[in-house]
Amino acid sequence: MTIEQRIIEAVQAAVKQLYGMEADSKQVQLQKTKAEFEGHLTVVVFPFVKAARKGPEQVGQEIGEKLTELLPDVVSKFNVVKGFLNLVISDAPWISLLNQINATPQYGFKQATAESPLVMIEYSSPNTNKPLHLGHVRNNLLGSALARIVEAGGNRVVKTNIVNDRGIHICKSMLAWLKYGNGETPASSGKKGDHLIGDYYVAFDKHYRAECEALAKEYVASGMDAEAAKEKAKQEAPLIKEAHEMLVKWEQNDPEVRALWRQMNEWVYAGFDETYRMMGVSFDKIYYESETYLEGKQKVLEGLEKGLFYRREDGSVWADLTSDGLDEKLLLRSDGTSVYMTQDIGTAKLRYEDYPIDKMIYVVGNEQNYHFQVLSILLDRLGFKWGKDLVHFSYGMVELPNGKMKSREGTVVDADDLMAAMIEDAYTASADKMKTLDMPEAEAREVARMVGLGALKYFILKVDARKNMLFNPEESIDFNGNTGPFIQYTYARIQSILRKAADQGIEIPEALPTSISISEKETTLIQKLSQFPAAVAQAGTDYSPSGICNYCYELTKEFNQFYHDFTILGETNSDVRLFRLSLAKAVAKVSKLGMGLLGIEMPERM
RNA sequence: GGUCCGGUAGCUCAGUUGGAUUAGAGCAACAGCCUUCUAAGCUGUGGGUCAAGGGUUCGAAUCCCUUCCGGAUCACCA
Repeated sequence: MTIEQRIIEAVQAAVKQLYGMEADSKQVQLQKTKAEFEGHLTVVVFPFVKAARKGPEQVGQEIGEKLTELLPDVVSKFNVVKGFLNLVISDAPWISLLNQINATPQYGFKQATAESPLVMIEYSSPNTNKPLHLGHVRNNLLGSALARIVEAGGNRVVKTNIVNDRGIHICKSMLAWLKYGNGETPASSGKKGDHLIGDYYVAFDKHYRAECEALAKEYVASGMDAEAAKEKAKQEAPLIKEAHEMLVKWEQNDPEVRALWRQMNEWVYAGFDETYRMMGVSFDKIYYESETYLEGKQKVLEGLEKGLFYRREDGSVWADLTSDGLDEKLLLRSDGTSVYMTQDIGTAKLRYEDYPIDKMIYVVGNEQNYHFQVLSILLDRLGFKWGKDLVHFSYGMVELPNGKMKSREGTVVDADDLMAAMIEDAYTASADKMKTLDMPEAEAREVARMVGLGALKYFILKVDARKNMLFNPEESIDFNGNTGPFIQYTYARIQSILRKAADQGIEIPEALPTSISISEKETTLIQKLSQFPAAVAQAGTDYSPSGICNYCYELTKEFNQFYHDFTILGETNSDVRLFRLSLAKAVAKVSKLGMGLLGIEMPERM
């Protein structure tokens, strides 16, 4: 039982004895004491004032006295300021807490059992016509961090990816490749497959736009209104018509089109795999829309039979959501083909057949909030038990200083380029340092990789996911202040101390004796460490990787202040030295666990 | 227009289920600290009407209402 729990129970007992009040654990508000006041933990007494029919000061005094009586080994002193009862905790409980932290391998994590809820997390979900960009990076990092956090909360987790491998956009790339490609392959060009295909997607758009302009001019010359001419040109351009024809052929299983499609997708997947590996992202199960897009239709027709949906005169199928305060939503086109929503229903069906899911989390951008609101209602109506409370983990866009990223305008930040640039920056920034550490080149490269990616990951994850965030590529990401490298660096310094201690033959015992007397700053640090499980649990229920970032930063900052004021190896009292080593070890351990949840690796030296 | 989400320091962002006379970090600016376990660090200074107004109460950046600003969405696109 933690110190907090013991105090909460004691407060409950105290108010019962003193005022006959049955306080539930939520009424006992226990918080960290502000720095200006003496004490570690503070009980807010206002909730008990009414039952006591006394002033807050007196109530605080009475509860405080009772607590020293009930928990003599924990509460050594107390003081009351206004309605706040500040408790001073004695040293021994802190030390045994530290022992416990060091003795627990995955401190703060809950272990899943066969009965734990099965949570499926969908993220990444790329299109196969272009390489991943910064927006995808945010998606992937959030999704994989979330998966680890939810897992640490004691759930079973399945990470899944739905690849959008069909549709008009892929046909555009294919067509451009046929027309302008001269048989170029990743091997012959030396380009990554996804970049190669992306280039042809851009080429298509370039030629298509040229056609549109020329056509529009013709229409205008023949007396058409400028706007109307533009619209008509967009549809009549030969290239787009060809692309549509290709899509039809694809759907008809035309062997040539399918072969080309498979070939190009393979190239793209090889490229994606490389990007995923660099990002440290992986999946347990990948679904392809080409395999799932027909599935939803059946489910929709089933719903139609049950009277959940209705058919219009033209043959299209709709869901009426007006009773839920929403609009009517198209589910099947008049020609019987699926729309996006239908596909998501189909994917849901397949997933449910593959796994007994208890909860589904979709990591998808906030531009699709409405879509998921609708999907949730539809899945619920169709009888999926997790439909109603599916989670759309909705995240904001990444904006650039001059506005949004637009692939057409060439204002995208490419994921591969970005990661490479971060690693390169980290390398140049640390070159001098590595020399003084006598680090071999291979290790320096490895450290630069961890630090560069750590900076990027932390930078993206520390922002509240649902907010839009600004990314300035020119200023790039710095390595000072509230950053990943700051936390990595502190970790590396602690490792260095631990190595030196080992060199000096100092052995840190498994458990320290609880008789050591420790200082205020040290208890603060232990207190911070003890909040890690709560931070993990909170991040799990709030779906908030940024909460972990904040925790890791605060812990690291507090350690740095401690590190500045106290010597560890230089301490002459050997008991105190062991205690501080043990404390540093725990800080390193917890920050590594926390950063691990974010997918950030910790170098042993840097 | 309907719905949803944001608005906190010059900039990027924190701020736990409402809590403490003084709302926090980092960056940028300025001033210090490497003879001391790694200076990617530490200390200090300046910088705020928490968009605006009203309400709820012992107590509001936090909850409720109104207004203003920004974004997303409301397709037989995905």
